[in-house]
Amino acid sequence: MITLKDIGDELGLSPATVSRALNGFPEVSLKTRERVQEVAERMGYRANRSAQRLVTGRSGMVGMIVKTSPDLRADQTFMEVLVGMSAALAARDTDLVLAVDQGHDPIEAYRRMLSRDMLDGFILNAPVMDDPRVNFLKAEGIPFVVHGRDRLDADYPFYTIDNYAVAAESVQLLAALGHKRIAYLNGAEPYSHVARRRAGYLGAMAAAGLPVIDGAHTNDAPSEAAGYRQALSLLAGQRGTPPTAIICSSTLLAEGVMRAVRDRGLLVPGDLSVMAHDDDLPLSRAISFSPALTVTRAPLRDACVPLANALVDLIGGGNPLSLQSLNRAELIVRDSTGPAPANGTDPWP
Amino acid sequence: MITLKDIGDELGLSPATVSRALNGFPEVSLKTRERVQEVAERMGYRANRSAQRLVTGRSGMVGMIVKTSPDLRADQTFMEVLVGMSAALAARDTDLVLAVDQGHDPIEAYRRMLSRDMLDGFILNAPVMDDPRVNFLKAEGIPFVVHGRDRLDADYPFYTIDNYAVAAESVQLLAALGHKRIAYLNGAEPYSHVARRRAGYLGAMAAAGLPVIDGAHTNDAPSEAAGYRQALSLLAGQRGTPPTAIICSSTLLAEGVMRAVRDRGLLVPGDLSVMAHDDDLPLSRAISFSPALTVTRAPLRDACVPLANALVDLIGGGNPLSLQSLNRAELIVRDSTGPAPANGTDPWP
DNA sequence: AAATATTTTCAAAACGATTTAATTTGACAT
DNA sequence: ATGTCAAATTAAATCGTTTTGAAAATATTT
Repeated sequence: MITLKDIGDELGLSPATVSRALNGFPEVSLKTRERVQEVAERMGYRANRSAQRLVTGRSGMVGMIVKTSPDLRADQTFMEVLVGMSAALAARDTDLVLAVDQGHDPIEAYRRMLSRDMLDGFILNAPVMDDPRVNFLKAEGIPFVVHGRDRLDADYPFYTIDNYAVAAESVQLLAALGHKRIAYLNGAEPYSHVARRRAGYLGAMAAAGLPVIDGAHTNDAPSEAAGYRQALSLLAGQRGTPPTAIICSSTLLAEGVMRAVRDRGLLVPGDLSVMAHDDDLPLSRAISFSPALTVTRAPLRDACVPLANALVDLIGGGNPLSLQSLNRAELIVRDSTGPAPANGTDPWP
Repeated sequence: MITLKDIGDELGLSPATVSRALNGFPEVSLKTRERVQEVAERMGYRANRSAQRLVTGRSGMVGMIVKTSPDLRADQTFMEVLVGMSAALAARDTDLVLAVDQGHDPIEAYRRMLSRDMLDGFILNAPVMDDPRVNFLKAEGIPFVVHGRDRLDADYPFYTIDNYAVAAESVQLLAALGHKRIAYLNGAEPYSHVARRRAGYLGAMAAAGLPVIDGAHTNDAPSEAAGYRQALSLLAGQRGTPPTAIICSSTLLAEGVMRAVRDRGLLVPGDLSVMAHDDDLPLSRAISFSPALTVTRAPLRDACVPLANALVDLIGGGNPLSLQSLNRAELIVRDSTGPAPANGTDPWP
């Protein structure tokens, strides 16, 4: 292992100067800096992280906690974010340590992880409204960033898409096509993005002068089976006149909807328009639906680099408010949406 | 932060003695040890990992690298192992650092991770035959354990199930029920467990005196779609007389097989026996198939604790050969297997 | 050329744990 | 009492980096 002293000996310099030269301190002369950098490069110097951490009091590690619920969603979306974050953090010389929350108390895992390791910060994902983890970490003064947003007036760094707009724009597109009975298959209740989409759906329906009946908005863990079940029930008229358009909160739900449509011998978009929000996960590709799925698209992995940078900057003393990022999903019109059928021009009673 | 010195001051002892007392060295008196432990507990002492690491030269971290292939399998099985390993390693005071391999060269990610961090070891998963990562880490003298086994005469610590037996026992069960035409839907080619299962299938078929035709053994990434496609082709007789039994390398494939069976209006197990190997992942539950699926079962997560312990022990100087674990999957006969139908008593020509 | 700023460099302390070598304490035999 | 041996404890060095306060080298002003 090459140390600062080794480099210093080679050049007749003290470790202190070498350290400053490599860390870009201003008080070292350009000539010396270049010599030091050249030798460090040549000798293959790598700073000993443990020594750095000991003296700076930072661990260079941030934590992320998996909630091992039976909820399928975690597996797919969490993995995507986890992998992306890991790569993005590595680029900022930060390690991602993974822990598992197998309990009921969401705070417990954070407590344990903080006392066991010395972590510089956390990445939170899938926040619920007024998330207790946010409250805890704020109270403790631990840096954290959130993938999503647990309250509208968040004062912490986050990366999220405008979920109100995600739902509202979908409704607007369909309304412009003449649809009056539009159903919304949403995600599971507790998550904050689900509530935002619900608000967006209801808001846009109201703005378009369209009533909404009970059962036109549903909450389920995103699975093919749930999409199938809900669509079948809707299309069978079990909740009033069937809708002429169904918006899905995820492409997984849309897969189920498509199967229900086939089972009932209907045509998309002739009899029913279908659209979805697309996280662009590798498993379920909107473009390979037949017909290709109209979506609001916002790849989950887009969040990783901004979030990683925000967290490292925050730990370095950055201003939380300047590290917030609210993004719009892209509306991609494909072949699963079309004009409302003749029988679809009446709104729900 | 509470340090050794704080505890020493409280008791009128030197940090050295406190360190020894807490680390269970024999030369400290019982009375002192108890006093120290009591005070450490009371003050909530936690050793500073950075300081420990600096002086011991160990980082207390091990690495695991995700290969981000378009292969779906990674997402599901990797996540399961990752989460389990993380918990099991935490119990041994070791952190799991995640990295991503987005390149073509499997070694590159390990090189980068080694030079960037100081890692004490690695966990390898999903080995291919004569895996280059194994060769690399062996040559470098870096401790590692493998989930799986890339060669039969492995001299490193591993945890694997007997994949030859997994396939062979399935064949034996079906052969005992009178089946003569048994197909095997295997996983994707490069993985070593796939090769072992292939050998087990062919070996057991030969031992039972049953011929195997081209197309009765297939290789696919485990997905519902692949199972459907292969089963449909087999049952349509496109590869000779249809089999009376199909063994699947995963429950995902079995889901596809079941769909193909339904589409063709066949009955399980009346017309066709179906069985699978069950990793016991949360997504696809063999028991909720209808009929409930006969399987060889070996929960993936069972590997985590043994692997974590093996790696920590290996790093601590343990003998690799004594840290190997070869396990048998459990054969669980449910309702998807039955006697061969009348037309199934003839083997393939 | 002397006095004063300004750069640039260095020696030493710090971080908190482990470990080596040395010292104290206590028990026991002489 | 004295000496011997073992047991228990400690002082000090160590790991490799950062950082403080001081010193040396160089540049600028008088």
